[in-house]
Amino acid sequence: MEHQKYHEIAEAAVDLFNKQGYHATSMQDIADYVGLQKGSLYHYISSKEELLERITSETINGFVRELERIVKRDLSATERLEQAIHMHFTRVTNNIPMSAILLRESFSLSDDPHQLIQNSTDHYLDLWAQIITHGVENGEFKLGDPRVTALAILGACNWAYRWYQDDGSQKNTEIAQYMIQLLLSGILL
Amino acid sequence: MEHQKYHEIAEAAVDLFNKQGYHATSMQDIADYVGLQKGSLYHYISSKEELLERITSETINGFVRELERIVKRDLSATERLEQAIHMHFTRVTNNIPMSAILLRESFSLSDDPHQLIQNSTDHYLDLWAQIITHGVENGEFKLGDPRVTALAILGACNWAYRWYQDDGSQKNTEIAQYMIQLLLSGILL
Amino acid sequence: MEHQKYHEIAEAAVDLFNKQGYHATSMQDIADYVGLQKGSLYHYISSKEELLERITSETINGFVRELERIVKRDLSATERLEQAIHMHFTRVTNNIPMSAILLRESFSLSDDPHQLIQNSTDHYLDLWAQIITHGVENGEFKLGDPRVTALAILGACNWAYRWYQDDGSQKNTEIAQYMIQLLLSGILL
Amino acid sequence: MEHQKYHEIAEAAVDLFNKQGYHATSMQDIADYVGLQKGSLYHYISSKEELLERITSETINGFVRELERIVKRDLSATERLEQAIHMHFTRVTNNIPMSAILLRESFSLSDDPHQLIQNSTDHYLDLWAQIITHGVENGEFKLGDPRVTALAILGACNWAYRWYQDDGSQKNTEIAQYMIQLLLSGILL
DNA sequence: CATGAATGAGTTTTCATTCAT
DNA sequence: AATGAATGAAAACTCATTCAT
Repeated sequence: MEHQKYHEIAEAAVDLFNKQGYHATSMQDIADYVGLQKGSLYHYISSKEELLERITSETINGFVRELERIVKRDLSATERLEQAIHMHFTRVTNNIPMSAILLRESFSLSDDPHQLIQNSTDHYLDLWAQIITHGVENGEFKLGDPRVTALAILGACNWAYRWYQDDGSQKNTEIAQYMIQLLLSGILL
Repeated sequence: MEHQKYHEIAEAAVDLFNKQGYHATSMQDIADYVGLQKGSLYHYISSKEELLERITSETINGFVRELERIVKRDLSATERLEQAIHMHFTRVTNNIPMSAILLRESFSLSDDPHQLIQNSTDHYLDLWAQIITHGVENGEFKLGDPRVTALAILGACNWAYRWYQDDGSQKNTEIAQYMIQLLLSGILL
Repeated sequence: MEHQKYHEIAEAAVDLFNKQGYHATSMQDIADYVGLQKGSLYHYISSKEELLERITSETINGFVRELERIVKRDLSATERLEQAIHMHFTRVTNNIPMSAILLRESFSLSDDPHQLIQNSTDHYLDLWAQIITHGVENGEFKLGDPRVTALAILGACNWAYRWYQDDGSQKNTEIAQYMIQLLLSGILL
Repeated sequence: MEHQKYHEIAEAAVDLFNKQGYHATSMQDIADYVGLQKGSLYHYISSKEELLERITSETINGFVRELERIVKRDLSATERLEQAIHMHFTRVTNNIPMSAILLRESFSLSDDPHQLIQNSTDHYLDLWAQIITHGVENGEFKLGDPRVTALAILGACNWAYRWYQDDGSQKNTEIAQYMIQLLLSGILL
């Protein structure tokens, strides 16, 4: 589990699932990547799906953890939302492969693990909606459906997994600032 | 091509690719759906991939066509952007299955057809960026990277394929108005 | 199902499962036997286990059917038991491969199909026990546990799948007569 | 061989081969059972098949040894046959797992070890047939094919591995007595 | 047009066994 | 003695596609 080789395999899976997609990646591909026979992979994992499960749950849990940290801080709703947008955007763009897998492949999971991811995702959205709801109640934010607002922000940020490239021309933290300005304007009273 | 049966097959593919994903949908599934034998499908299509090609290209071309129509109108940049957002959001939400396939499955295409979709997508993004660039030049919009701005808007709207449900509680045209307000505020001078 | 090729496959399976055992027989073996690719077998069957299910249930059902026919006849208990022994012994020895599979391999079935076979087997044993019980009540047979008596008779006959060879030296009908004499003596009053 | 651990492994194999069958039992299952790693098993045994060889040969040899002891005693044929039936039935029912493996799995052995078991089994059957032949020559038993007679008795007793349960309701020694009465009646003059 | 038989390459997974440590 | 990593062959099954009828 915490085995060195497990991490190599998981990294291979992240790279390949990101580039080719979960279904288009074979265990043979992963084995070749790490230099093992495909049968040997099963010393470290119990199934291909387990790899997807771990990658997606680790990724969504990372987002949840960070947002919970932000929510706990003593901040205005505006500051919270700024930090949340910054965190979400940089987290997506700092780890595009894992984000891509979460966003694109988690629906390939079978029912039970899919539900777990769904639950975390729902919880994550709730946290966003709470921040916005507080801001509305505070008089910091305009009235509006908090869930839709949160989804608009998340969509704007998530999409970056498809276009952001860290080629030095634009740092993701700078773009994150731009996103904050762009998205907060429509919300602030 | 224009054969009635072809359309039935394409509709089946849209429904199934949307629900199960491209790779998880077998030709047998499609055949069952339309009440033919697997082999008979090949009278109407030449391959499974061709179905995905057609669905995705038709979908992206629809977006391009509509946006070109908007661009041709004699409008202010602000009006254009409003119409573009409205069109894009309602188009995604009016046809979630096809949008989902375009957004989630087009990378399963092999190189050549994938490039065609990519070209249309690039062109679509260019049109958005042009609208924004004009607005900046006009003095209607704030300064900012037009491409990033367009991508933020598109991301916010695209994401709706994952959450919008036409259950009568909220019309997509109303949400589109909300999106316009939300997203334009950060852009308008 | 009633397809000609299905029967060829089932016959191959009977021969191979009998000779090599269920687990030691691969789908490749069956495919070679009938001259198909292994993938092609799945046009006719849905799984290897289905073959075992069909073979075993068909076999046990044959025994049950014949015994029910005997039970329905207007006979003394002694005559019934004679006919039952004759039927069972000749049926085993007339179709040793299927009997061997029923007797040796049915425990390789997974839970649900195994239970179906078990139910039929239990029913078959009940019918035997009923015959014997009637004989005891009639005063035709000695007192004794009818179930154990039935199991002793069945064991004596079943075992023939391991030793009987139809090499012309001894007809199975003659041995059946001998079995009747041997086994009835201990039962008759 | 005589190592304590070897016996643990052999006992595990007996239990697992009995419950799941030889082919359905993996070396991993056995290793888990005894609390070793798979690889460590090979310090005590040289192959999975060797385990089956030992279990089956030990089992058949036990039957042979006991029957030879009976044959050596100075007894009438009738007494000998009574003791043989008693011994065989109680031996099967006292050790159902090993009997089950002998009766059900020995044909999974490859040619050479299978032949060894077969030879012992043939010898065992010969001993039975000799007892019966002597009884016929003595005038104790009716005329009849001694081999078939022996096989009928053995079948009746062997089958008990499938149905006998030591739940206290019926002692196997009592059932053995019943078997003697049942099976001898047809033989005695 | 439609069928359905057949292919053959591919999939994930299992497993007895070996061997360096 | 024991481990556990690694193998490599084999397993059951899937599937897009072809084609004779």
